[in-house]
Formats: sequence, C-alpha cells, structure tokens
Amino acid sequence: MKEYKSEEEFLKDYDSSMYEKLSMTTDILIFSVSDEMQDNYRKLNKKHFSVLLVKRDNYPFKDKWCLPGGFVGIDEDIEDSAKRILANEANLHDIYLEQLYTFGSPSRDPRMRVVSTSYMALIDKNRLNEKIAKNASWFNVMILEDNETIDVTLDNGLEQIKFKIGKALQEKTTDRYKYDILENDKLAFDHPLVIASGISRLKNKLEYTDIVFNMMPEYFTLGELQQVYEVILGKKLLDPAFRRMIANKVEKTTKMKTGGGHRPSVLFKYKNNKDE
Amino acid sequence: MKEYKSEEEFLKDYDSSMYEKLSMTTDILIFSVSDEMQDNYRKLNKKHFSVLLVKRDNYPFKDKWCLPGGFVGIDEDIEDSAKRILANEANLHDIYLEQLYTFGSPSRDPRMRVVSTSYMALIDKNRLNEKIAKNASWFNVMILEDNETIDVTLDNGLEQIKFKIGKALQEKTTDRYKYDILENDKLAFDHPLVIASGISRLKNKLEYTDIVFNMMPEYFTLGELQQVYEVILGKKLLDPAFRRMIANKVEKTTKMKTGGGHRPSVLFKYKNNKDE
DNA sequence: TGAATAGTGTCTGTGAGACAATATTAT
DNA sequence: ATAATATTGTCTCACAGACACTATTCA
Repeated sequence: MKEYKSEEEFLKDYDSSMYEKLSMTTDILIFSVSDEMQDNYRKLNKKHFSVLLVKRDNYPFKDKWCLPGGFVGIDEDIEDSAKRILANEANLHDIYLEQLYTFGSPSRDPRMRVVSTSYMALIDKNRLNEKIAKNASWFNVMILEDNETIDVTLDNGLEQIKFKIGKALQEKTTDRYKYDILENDKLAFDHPLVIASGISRLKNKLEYTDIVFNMMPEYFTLGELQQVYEVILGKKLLDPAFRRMIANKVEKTTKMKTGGGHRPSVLFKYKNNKDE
Repeated sequence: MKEYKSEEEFLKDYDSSMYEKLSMTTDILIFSVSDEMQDNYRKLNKKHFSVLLVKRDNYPFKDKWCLPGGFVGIDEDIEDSAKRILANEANLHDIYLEQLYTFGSPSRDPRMRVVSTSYMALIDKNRLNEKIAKNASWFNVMILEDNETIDVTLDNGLEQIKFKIGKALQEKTTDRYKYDILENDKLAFDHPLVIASGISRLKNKLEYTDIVFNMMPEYFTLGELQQVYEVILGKKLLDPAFRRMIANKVEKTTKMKTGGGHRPSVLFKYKNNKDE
C-alpha cells in the first residue's frame, strides 16, 4: 500500500471505485387530517387521518401504489432530495419534515440494490388542496391494532388498500418491535413497513411534542385540535383532561367560530414557548 | 420509452446504471458504563459513561479518532453491516443494536459521496473487556449542556478529545434541534454530530423504555442501576423516587452483594413484563 | 325548543418530589 | 464506633381520570 504524506495527496489519488456502490432513494410519508362535511348541519366535520400515495405507472410494481419518492442525486443532500420530491409531487414547500428510518434490506427493490431513507412530512388540511401529481391521491387511514398485528386500510373513495403488519417484540426489551409484512397486495416495495413505522412515530410524538400544530391551520378551535388527536391516536379523549394537557401550548384569540347550530367556539393559535 | 408487458421482462432489461450510485457506510456508537475502583474501601466504584473510538491509521482524517464503522457491502443488509463491524472491531455479538439516523450531506466525506447510517449499540461493563481492535480505545464521556450548546469531553486516560455542538431550535416546533459542529479538531467526519445525537437518543430512551438493562449485567444492585441512570442523565436522582420508578421492571433475587464496608445490597435482575 | 357542541367545576386517586428515619456492614 | 451505603416510611403537592354541570347557538 502506497504511503501518503498528506490528506491532499491521498485524495488526489483516491480511487472511489474500490467499493461497489449502490443507489439511494427517499420515500416520504405526507400526513394530514382532512375534513368531511356532515349532512346534519349541527354536526362538526368528521376528520380523517390521511396519507398521500402515488400510483406507479411503470415497472417495477407497475399499477401498485407507493409513497412519493425518488432517487437521491449524487451531489444532493438526502433531506434536500426529500424536499425536491415534496415540491415536485405535491407542490409543497417549507413544511415540517423529519427523517424516520433507513430501510436497507438487499432485496427490497427487485431491480438492484437500493437503500431508502424515509421521511415524514406534516401539513394542515388547507394544503390538501395543493395541486398534486396527476397519479397521486389522498387516502384515509384506518388502523386496527392489537398486541400482535396492525391492520391498516387505506381508502381514497375509489379504491381500498389493505395490509397487515406483524409485530414481534425484540429480545431484551419490552418496547421495540420488529415489523413484518403479513399481507399486502396493492402497495409497492416495503412501503407497508414504512407507513406502519411512520404512524407509530407520529402517535408517539403527539404525546410528548408540539408536532400536532404542523397539522393545524393558524387559527383553530380546541374541539378541532382534539379531533385531530383523536383521529390519529384512534381513541376518544376526555374534554377537561385534553384542555388541561394543551393549555400552555395554545393561546386564546379574540376570534370566534360561529354558524354551527351550537355554541360558538373560541379560536386559538399555537403558543410557542421557545423563550421560556 | 419501451413498453413492457410484465415485471419479469422489465427487470431482465433494466439498466441499473441509469442513476449515479453512491457509497454507503455504517457508523456505530458503542456505549457502556464502566467502573473505576475507589481508594476508599467503603466507597462504591465510580461509574463512567463510555464510548468506543478507533484511531484512523490512514487517510482521510489520518490520526484522528472516529466511530467504528465501514462500508456496506453491495448485497449486505445495512444492519448486518453494523453487526459485522461490531464483531470485527469489538468482538461483540448478539448485543442491543438500534438504528439512529442517516447522515447524508454530500460533503461529509472528502473522498467521494458517502451516506452513513449510524447505529447505537449497548453493552454491559463486563463486555468492556472483550478484545477490541488494536487501534480502538474506550473513552469516558463528560457532557456539559445548556440551551444553546453541548460541550463534550472524551477521555481515555491518555488523550482528551473535546468538541462543541450548537443547538438551534427548528422552525415550528419547540423540541427539535438542528445540530451544528462549533468546535472539533480530533474527531473525523461529522462524528461529533453522531455522538451528540446518540447521547440525546439514549437519554430520552432511558426515561421511557427498558433500554438500560442492556447495559447491566444479569445481577445488579439497585444502587448500581441508579448510578447508571445518574451517569448517563448527568444528574442525581432521589433514592425513593428512583426505586418506585423501576420497581416493576426488576425482581429481587436471593443473592446479596457483600463486602463493601456497609450494609449489603440485594441483587436484582431484569423482569421482562412482555406477557402482561 | 332541542340537538349539538363549548367550556368549566370539582372529586378522587395516583404518583412524584422531598426529607427523614432506620438497617447493616468492614475496618 | 463510624463511615458509607441500603432500604423504607410518609407528607405534600400536582395532576390525570371521571363525571357532572352550565352556556350558547341555529334550524
């Protein structure tokens, strides 16, 4: 092996083809909570937890659904690549984006070796109306979870996608699961795993961070905020407890939301306690 | 663009050189808590939070320290690659291993584009004695943290490594930080960031998981367990509160630890509540 | 008027923080 | 005897779960 005297000299000589290289992609879970009008004028809009999927129009996995994603450029930061995809596929800029997990099984793409880093993006319901790629669609997410499996149904009004994930506790710990795809026929790649782990992360983070406000418009009622928690966590919350829990994260405004056939509701906004 | 009739046909024809490929590595934070004998026979061993580093013996970053790591093979799962490195560099098998984060800035390696996925491994103090690679060494970790910066000092008895990380709160959230290397002269690559984010993850997980028992031998006293929490969290805990907190995670054995010039201590073991 | 949501009061039990007290050993 | 750690008791306060109650609107 040749002896180098300096880093510069070494780099000049360096042959980067020494190791076999691989391809890298990013996949993005774009989550939001959508409204559905009710026929009863008194009732609040029903909320759904939603995720954006894209229908693949070529191989591999032609005609299956997958997460928005794409290859990482050779000189592109992986997070920048996620941002580029958000802009291209969903016309979204400057939104909450968080890295989730890197999936690196050698067999996850039938074409060749592809490692994929998944990201989670959150938007508020008003941005559901952004112009998305023509083969993309928002799906409502329904989850049934017990100790061993997670059953997920995705529905965009035209088509239903169901998959089932098995959870196995890992050795030496009571809290880390190893996920396994048990049933899946309409989603490409290992995307059922990506979706399941993203939902799990979001649920957890709801409880100990302010992440939810990335899914809220600037002004919102506490009822709406509570609905968002409920639809993501998949359970009802008690009003007084909920209000106590978020009390120091929001501030009252002078605006009200009226017109609902019931008592009007005060509009709140997010209070960022960064400085305290 | 050619029309394909089936996935098989498409794959047979697929040219994987369409996108420029990159190299991928894994870096592993191996954490443990070590004992240091005290001169006073009555006193408990002092505990240190430790991380394993390797001295680089060639370019780039020759003579700097870095985390154990290496390239991911073209047909190798990334987690398997981490396990291979653990076996080669530290002779460790079957230990706790968790993916942390994927660092993908294009400039993080001066040779070429390298994306690196970091892992965290935990071992108990008895495994500190495993035969490690000859250029590897255990460093005690000391952390000073305030709202804006994290000061870390690593010490292996012969050499001190200091670095400083800046924390900037991200937009739209009160809990996610963007880390920045402010000072660093002895660590290679972006490894100060990897270490800081790993420590942060470990601290958080201590509080809401059973992860700590991966750093404990089979039998331990509650005092020792408390010391491990204290040295990682960097603060003293109150005995009764601590005992209440871990009460249902441990079970008493009939063994005792004696010989300490003070009241003997009951040895406990981890109680895995998986089935409940 | 009544259905529906908004918002508050308050009781109760749990559990963490804090401090004090007791127990047991090797030198 | 004493220094050091081990272990438990208990007081208080904060807070979450639970349920009840009041407030307000519009067809």
